[in-house]
Amino acid sequence: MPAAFYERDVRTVARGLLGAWVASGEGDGLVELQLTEVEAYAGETDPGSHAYRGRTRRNATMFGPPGRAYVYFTYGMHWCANLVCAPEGTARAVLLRAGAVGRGIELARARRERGVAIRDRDLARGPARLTVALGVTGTLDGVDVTDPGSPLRVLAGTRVPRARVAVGPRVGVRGAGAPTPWRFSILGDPTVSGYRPG
DNA sequence: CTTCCGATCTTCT
DNA sequence: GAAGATCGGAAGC
Repeated sequence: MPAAFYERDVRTVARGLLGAWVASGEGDGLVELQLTEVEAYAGETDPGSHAYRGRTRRNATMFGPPGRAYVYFTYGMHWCANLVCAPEGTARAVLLRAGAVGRGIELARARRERGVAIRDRDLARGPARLTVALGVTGTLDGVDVTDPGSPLRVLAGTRVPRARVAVGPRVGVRGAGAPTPWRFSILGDPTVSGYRPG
């Protein structure tokens, strides 16, 4: 997607990302997945956002230019990836929650499986599973996803009509920011992550 | 399908 | 010192 795509309202960007492709690596290391579920975070005014209490060492990328990846470590063992939106200085980002792996499915499976077989629909079903399938870790924090030569990039895909987009409360967010209906997913898609009580 | 629990460690108060 | 934008396994329906 072009850089201008990210220079809009964070919810507009989130909706527009459904159906888009996220790609990592190249050649034998290529993995591509189509986004089926995302979540919007609105910076300093959003109680559920990492940027709610201002700029810190971890969330610095959120305050930077749009079209970059904001990758953070959580729960002592998981990486999660966001795409930063504009304008610069406003700390808005879209969390990539789930996707359907299209290309590089063998590599994605090898990265995800730890002894037990995993169904195709579960390969990138959830934000931390998605980063494992793509091979994304903290070293990719801040990379430009609009650059074709980047290790992580986003490409235009199927446009999802409004009628096929489900809107609901965010997952895993507690407190005042939780009920905010800023979670977007493709209606009925089997790769959309399940509900987990807070 | 749902609920409960432990794992594991960085970040910020 | 506590909480966290989670996951996988086990157990219950």
